Amino acid sequence: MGIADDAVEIRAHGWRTLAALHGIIESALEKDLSAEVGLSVVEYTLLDALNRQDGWHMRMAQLARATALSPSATTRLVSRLEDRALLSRVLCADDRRGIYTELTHAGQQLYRKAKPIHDATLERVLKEAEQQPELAPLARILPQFPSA
Amino acid sequence: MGIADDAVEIRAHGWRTLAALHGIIESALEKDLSAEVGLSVVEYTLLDALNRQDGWHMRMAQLARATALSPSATTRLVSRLEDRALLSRVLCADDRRGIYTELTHAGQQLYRKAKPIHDATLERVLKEAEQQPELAPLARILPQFPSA
DNA sequence: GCGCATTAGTTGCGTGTGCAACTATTTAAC
DNA sequence: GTTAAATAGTTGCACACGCAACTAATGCGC
Repeated sequence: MGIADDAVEIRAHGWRTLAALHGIIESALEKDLSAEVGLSVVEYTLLDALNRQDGWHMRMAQLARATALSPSATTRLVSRLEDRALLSRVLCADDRRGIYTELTHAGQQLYRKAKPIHDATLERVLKEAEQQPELAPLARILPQFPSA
Repeated sequence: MGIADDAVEIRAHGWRTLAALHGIIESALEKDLSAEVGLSVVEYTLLDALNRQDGWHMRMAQLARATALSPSATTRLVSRLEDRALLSRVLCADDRRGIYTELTHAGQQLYRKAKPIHDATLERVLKEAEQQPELAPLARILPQFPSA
């Protein structure tokens, strides 16, 4: 097996590690967030994205990108959260095709309640992953990225 | 904002990067694999796991772990592949609750056809990700894990 | 201005998913 | 041995997802 073949296998192995760690983190977050505040991971991700904009609004396409969801899934996700009065759709004047979304007060409150749970679970799961040889290399490196 | 708070934010940022890269890779693999060989990503992952056992069989729970799927989803995934005659269920004698699965000849053939596509797409997507500042740190590190 | 391609977002539809409840088998208790 | 607890896998069900087709608004060519 030559060097090029090795590279292929190492990439594949890295991808399996990435997928495994992703699955573990996501299901742990899903479990805790839904139990404590009734939010799924994508729902939290969307609230988090809106909140990091700090009062500013985002368009559907930006939300789709932030959540790694299709346009149709984003529409329904926003609709669900709007039905729960956590955010509101706002037509934007300059481009009447576009739709802005912004957090309501209730949405901000729920986000502030959810964030500590999210962060604690993430910390716990990463610590656990560091103990597993298969996941450790990735889990250890994750908190060392440029804070941007 | 203190050091502990920074750590929380850096972890969260790392998780967002991980999730973003995961989404990009998965959707690219999904697109190419389904177009070229009619396999979804989880289907390929399962065939790959079975193949890496090199002729040996795996139990449902092991497959569930390898694919990061629930027991019920694993049951249906295996059923789909069995219906397509890519693998076969084998009752195991010593524990009659357990079920082994093993690749059929057609399954091995399809896997060998799918693997180059999978590997090429993975290489391409990782190269693209290295160009994006948000993803680059993770994309560059991924192929540097212990080959194990 | 007028028509055509493009973009933003939404809906119909089929499908894969997790949870909870279930059956079947094994293991432990005594 | 008989009964209870635990484990392996499967099914009913509700729901979130992506794709393709759609509507509405914008921008571009001329």
